[in-house]
Amino acid sequence: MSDDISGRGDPRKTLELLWGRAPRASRGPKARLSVADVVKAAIALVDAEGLAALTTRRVAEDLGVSPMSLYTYVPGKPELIDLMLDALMGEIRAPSGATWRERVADVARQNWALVLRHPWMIEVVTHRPVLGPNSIAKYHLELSALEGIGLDDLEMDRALTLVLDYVAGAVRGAARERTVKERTGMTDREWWAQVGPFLAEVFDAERFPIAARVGQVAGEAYGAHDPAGAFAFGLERVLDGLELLVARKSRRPAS
Amino acid sequence: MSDDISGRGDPRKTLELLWGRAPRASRGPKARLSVADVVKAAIALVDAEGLAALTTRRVAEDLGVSPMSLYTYVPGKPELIDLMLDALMGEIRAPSGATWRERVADVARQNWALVLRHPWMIEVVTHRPVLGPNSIAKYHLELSALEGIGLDDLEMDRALTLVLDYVAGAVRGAARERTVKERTGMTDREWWAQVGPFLAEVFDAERFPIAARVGQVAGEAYGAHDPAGAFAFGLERVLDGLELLVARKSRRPAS
DNA sequence: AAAAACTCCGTACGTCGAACGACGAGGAGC
DNA sequence: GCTCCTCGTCGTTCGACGTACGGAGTTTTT
Repeated sequence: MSDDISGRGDPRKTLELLWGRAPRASRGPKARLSVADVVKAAIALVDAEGLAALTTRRVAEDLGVSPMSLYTYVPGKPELIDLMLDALMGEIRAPSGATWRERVADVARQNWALVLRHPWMIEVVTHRPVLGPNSIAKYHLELSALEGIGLDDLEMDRALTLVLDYVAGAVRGAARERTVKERTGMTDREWWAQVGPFLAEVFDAERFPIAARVGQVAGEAYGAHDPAGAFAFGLERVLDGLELLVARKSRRPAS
Repeated sequence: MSDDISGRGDPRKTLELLWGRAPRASRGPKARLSVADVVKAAIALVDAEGLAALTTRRVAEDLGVSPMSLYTYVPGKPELIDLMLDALMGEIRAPSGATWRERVADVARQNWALVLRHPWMIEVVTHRPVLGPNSIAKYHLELSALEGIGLDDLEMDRALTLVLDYVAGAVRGAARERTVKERTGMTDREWWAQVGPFLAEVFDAERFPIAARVGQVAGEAYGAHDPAGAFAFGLERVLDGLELLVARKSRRPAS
């Protein structure tokens, strides 16, 4: 439990796997599978049934081999998760848009959509950055959205970090909603129906007037939660903040 | 594995525990412990040794009782985690500052510090909001930072969500760094020393010129990573973005 | 004094990641 | 073309986990 952890294995070994530089087998029987096969099966499994379903036994079963055979291809579960993550990074495309603002918004929305396609991605506790080929390509593509608009290299990195951090935070709610609905079969509405009466009984509106007022309005406006709306709102603010920085830089290029 | 999940038990039962409304025992032997004792021990354990160390057996051992005794106080691990989270929410204080901007910055920094004090908080996959007394008090306090500055209730909620989402995303890196250092004993520098040479060998700077340039500059500027600096940068941009919204609202109060 | 309700806990089950070592297939050296 | 060594494959096993079950002991109610 609590060990869906990436970046745990021998860093060197993980990197070799990520870049396909593992020393090849010369002798011995032909391998029935490839590392890519294992990664692909694992991603399919987790997309369909969630991170909790990712077990050595289950992946092996899906591939038609015995559990221990997997250890031939991948040193362990942590390394497998790293490989899965890097594989998914390959889904990010070059940001499109005429202005940098549109391109950065595209970066944000692509990352948002990526996580929604694979909600388990945010559940993984990454201990170290996954330095695989796809991750690096992604970094490159995303930085290109900020190239040539007057920011220096450090600012570009930090601006991108800001956007990605915000997306990561915001998408949690949306991914959670999706996962919960699929996994527990209880919709937000049903949950509130269970919880609401008790909360009303116990909640002291006079102690927390602002929470009571705002919570009520927010709850009524969008049935309990509207992660997509919140993201659209937040992204505009983040972009506004960046725009101010860019404007300031172009006014006084020296500072 | 992958089951550090909050909000999993019977919602009703969890809420009763959170609000201390469980039907009290009248007959039978006196309880040796209280729910609060269990929660406290669990938090101490996890703060010291990480979320992976949170096992029924271990908490029971720390408390000097048998594993199964814990089930007298808490229905199961998911409920325990919810209780732990709500307890920590009590560490948030009323935001201080003369202007709303200072107050919101304080909210952000308090949340940042809270997670750094308990890095495992972000590893927990929350499936539903924890509607405990401390969480609601926290919501109230944080909203108060945005009260009376011209935002309507929906905007207040979304502005707060933006700030908290950003903090949640940004603090990941910092919490990760701390956890990794304590747990694996390998510093970022040592890790890069292991990884760097291989990466240099495999990385194609001509395919990814921007990543190469910016990554190099960013890496040199702060040894590999500077989450605190990135957070300070990002928070200013977020606040700038909010300030623009507030200014727009006060100029045209109707819109 | 008896009954009821509660705390506590020994035992047990199923599941997980992973270690170990036996097996057998097939390329390398002759 | 034969032999040997290398390396995939997998059956078995271990220890740890969450927690279900049911009994023993303790306190309050009747």
